[in-house]
Amino acid sequence: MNYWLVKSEPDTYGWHHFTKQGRAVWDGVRNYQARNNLRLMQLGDQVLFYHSILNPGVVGLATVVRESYPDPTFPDASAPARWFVVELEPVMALAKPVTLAQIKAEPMLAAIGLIKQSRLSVMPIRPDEFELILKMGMTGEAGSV
DNA sequence: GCCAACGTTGGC
DNA sequence: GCCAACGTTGGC
Repeated sequence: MNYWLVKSEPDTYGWHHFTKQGRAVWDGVRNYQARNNLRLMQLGDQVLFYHSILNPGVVGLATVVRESYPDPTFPDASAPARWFVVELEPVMALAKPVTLAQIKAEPMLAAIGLIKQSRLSVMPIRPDEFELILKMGMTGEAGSV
């Protein structure tokens, strides 16, 4: 079991779009490092869903329901696949979003990729980091999809 | 709107 | 292969 964090701008594709749709093809990734991370995702991996730009923070939990395959939105279908997608499904909303400010203020999260590589849109999360963020997000009533 | 970080492109 | 120019992301 691996843990990941994916970013999305809430204006473009936010948690609400995701839960309404029920399942998302995570397409449009055009960064090699992010692409490599996508390709490492396995069925059942846990994925933190992060809103960037507007009220930045982790808002929900998702899971990998289909492993990587060539990105159908990439125009050149004749060339060897260069970009890939996975499919994700929502698991639950966090009762309270874990804001970027909270993450930055937490010493145990000082090494998290979110801070160290602020522009990367798909990144691995350590199990301890994952557990802590989930715990921080679960204070209060449990969220639901 | 501004700026820092950083990835990509293209000239040499 | 190096590096300057440029574009994009994302925080504030």
